[in-house]
Amino acid sequence: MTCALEYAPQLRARGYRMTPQRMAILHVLRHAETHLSPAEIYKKARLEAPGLTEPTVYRTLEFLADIALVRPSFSSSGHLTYEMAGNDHHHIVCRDCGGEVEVEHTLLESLYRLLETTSGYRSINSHVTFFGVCPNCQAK
Amino acid sequence: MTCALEYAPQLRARGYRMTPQRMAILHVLRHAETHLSPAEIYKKARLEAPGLTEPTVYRTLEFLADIALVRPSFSSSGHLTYEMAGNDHHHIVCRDCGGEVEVEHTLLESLYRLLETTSGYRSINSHVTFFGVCPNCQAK
DNA sequence: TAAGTTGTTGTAAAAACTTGCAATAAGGAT
DNA sequence: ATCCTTATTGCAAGTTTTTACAACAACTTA
Repeated sequence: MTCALEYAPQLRARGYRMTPQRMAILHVLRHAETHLSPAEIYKKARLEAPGLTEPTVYRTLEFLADIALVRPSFSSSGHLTYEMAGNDHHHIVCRDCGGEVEVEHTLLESLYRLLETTSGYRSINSHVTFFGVCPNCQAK
Repeated sequence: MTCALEYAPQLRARGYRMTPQRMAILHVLRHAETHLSPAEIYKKARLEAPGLTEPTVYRTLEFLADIALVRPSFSSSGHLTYEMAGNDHHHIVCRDCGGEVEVEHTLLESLYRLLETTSGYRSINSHVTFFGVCPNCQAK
């Protein structure tokens, strides 16, 4: 749980505060294999920070996403899930079975630059979830 | 409203049915300038199909998306919105003001082929919403 | 044109998510 | 150490989205 302490300076430098609730949520995400739904995060983080409430989880996740410490991504059902930022990658989710693979960000890099050029928008760096049919389900 | 009747054969051919509720929802989407939230669709479609309920709107939209008649996309707040399929394009949404522009699908075409090659997934053709900062908000 | 099959809908209730606001507590200043 | 400011939380209530299931009605067949 102390591992989350290393984020405290980052928060303070930007005028925010480190709290037990944020520690717990960061800790859960740090040790998650994959992205988690708010409900899953709530369930786990509550063990580390008793008294934690659901609204706080939702607000904290949105906050952490705003300051780019965590990254939101969409599940195949359209719901938001979260994972730690860094190790930038994207997902391809199977429309049939829901299985997913990661896509290296480098594959999208040139597209992002192209989009910036053609649209005038800057800092395009969002996580993207693509949908397709995986090799297994193609066989059926 | 009769314009929605042209979808009836498509539905029947696949074992589904055309209903007043589906007519109303398709009609609303056909005449929408942009993508709409389930709540907006409910509000408008209810005028054409009295008795229409919210669960039906949600189910119908999911159904229409499944059979690729309409296309889901994510608003900047992470909520699902819907629009008629066809005229394939993607969106870039401004993280600050929420303003958005369309991106032609042709810009993504080669990326999609590349993803299919590297991942083994097929039929990757999902709508994608990118997030960035628009020219206006860059000025601030 | 009537009857049967089964895809669809409405109802009711639950689950997921959001909002406003007063109370709390993190971290800078004294 | 203690006080102050204000970011952050919990509470309570609201809104949105989902689910289960019985009733219904669209289409097929005869």
